[in-house]
Amino acid sequence: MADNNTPDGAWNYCSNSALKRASRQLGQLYEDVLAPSGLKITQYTLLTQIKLGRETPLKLLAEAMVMDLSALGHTLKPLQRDGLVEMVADEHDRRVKRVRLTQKGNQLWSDTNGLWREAQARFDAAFGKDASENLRRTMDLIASPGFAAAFSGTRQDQD
Amino acid sequence: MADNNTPDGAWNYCSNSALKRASRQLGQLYEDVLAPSGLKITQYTLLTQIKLGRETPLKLLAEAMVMDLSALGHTLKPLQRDGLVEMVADEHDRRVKRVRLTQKGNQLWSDTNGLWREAQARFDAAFGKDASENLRRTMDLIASPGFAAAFSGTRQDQD
DNA sequence: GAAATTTACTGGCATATGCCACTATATTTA
DNA sequence: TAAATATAGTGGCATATGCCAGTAAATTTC
Repeated sequence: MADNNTPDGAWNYCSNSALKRASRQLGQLYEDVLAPSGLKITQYTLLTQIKLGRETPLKLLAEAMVMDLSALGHTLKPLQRDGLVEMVADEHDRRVKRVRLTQKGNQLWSDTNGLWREAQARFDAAFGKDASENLRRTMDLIASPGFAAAFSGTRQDQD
Repeated sequence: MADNNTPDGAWNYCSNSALKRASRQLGQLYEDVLAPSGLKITQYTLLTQIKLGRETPLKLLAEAMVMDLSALGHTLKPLQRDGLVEMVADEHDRRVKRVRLTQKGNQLWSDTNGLWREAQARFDAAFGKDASENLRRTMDLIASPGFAAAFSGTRQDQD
């Protein structure tokens, strides 16, 4: 029987592509579980982040998502269109827009939460609970500004 | 000084979103290094896979990339347009198309290889050589068909 | 305080990815 | 072998993401 534990003939020497392949597959797996909700896993993640953020400015939301500000704007479009999130102007700085869930958004989030838990539980079961937590920590490290600085050779701890 | 090792206020309990954030950041980092070549890191990865595949059928290439077949087709478009890759019909099965690098594609790949090595070296330096290899192995596991089966609760080793 | 600069967002354009419907070919069934 | 089914790709549509060039509003300079 063929080796079923490695993507068929994939070029496994690039850390970036390894991460991308894993990310595509995992996204697919979570997506399938969330399907009944009508939300993509990306959207669910975004809603969660917005919910936790309590009217976070777009800029900060983008940073938390490790995403380009304009990309975030685009990604929010369908959610706004569907009435799940809405923008509110900042009272002090008129350049700033804050995002929050609408009533409908909150409702859908709640309805979808169980599905996300299910997906996460399956992941933990297949990957191992501890390994899972460990993985998230590792991913957070790679996603951190500090790592980007280290990668780019920028020194930082001294301002 | 604020904690600089965690994306600001990110919801870190979802393995999928953790992976996505890391993937976005890492992609960005590699991208910056590859920039002089004019190739996106995704494209470089694809060219490499095609180069290694020696006229692989699209289907197999898609599997190796853990990517949807049609998505692969779309992603190849710009590369075909720019004359980096070309399709050749399979001699025995007329449904099958095989992809290969053109002379130009091979040239650009070679010219870009050094940049990729540089990016990979920076990653290894920032993340740790051993940890890096370890990470790739972990990512390969998550990207494997076996993991998908385990996640989905499908039994497989018994046919 | 007016001019220069920085900051937060938007809109247009391009690539990355996935789903679905459809076409052309093979392969399997009856 | 004709019909049913499976396989490999394509094209259209939708979301995901990033870059760049504005625009508007705040902050810093002189």
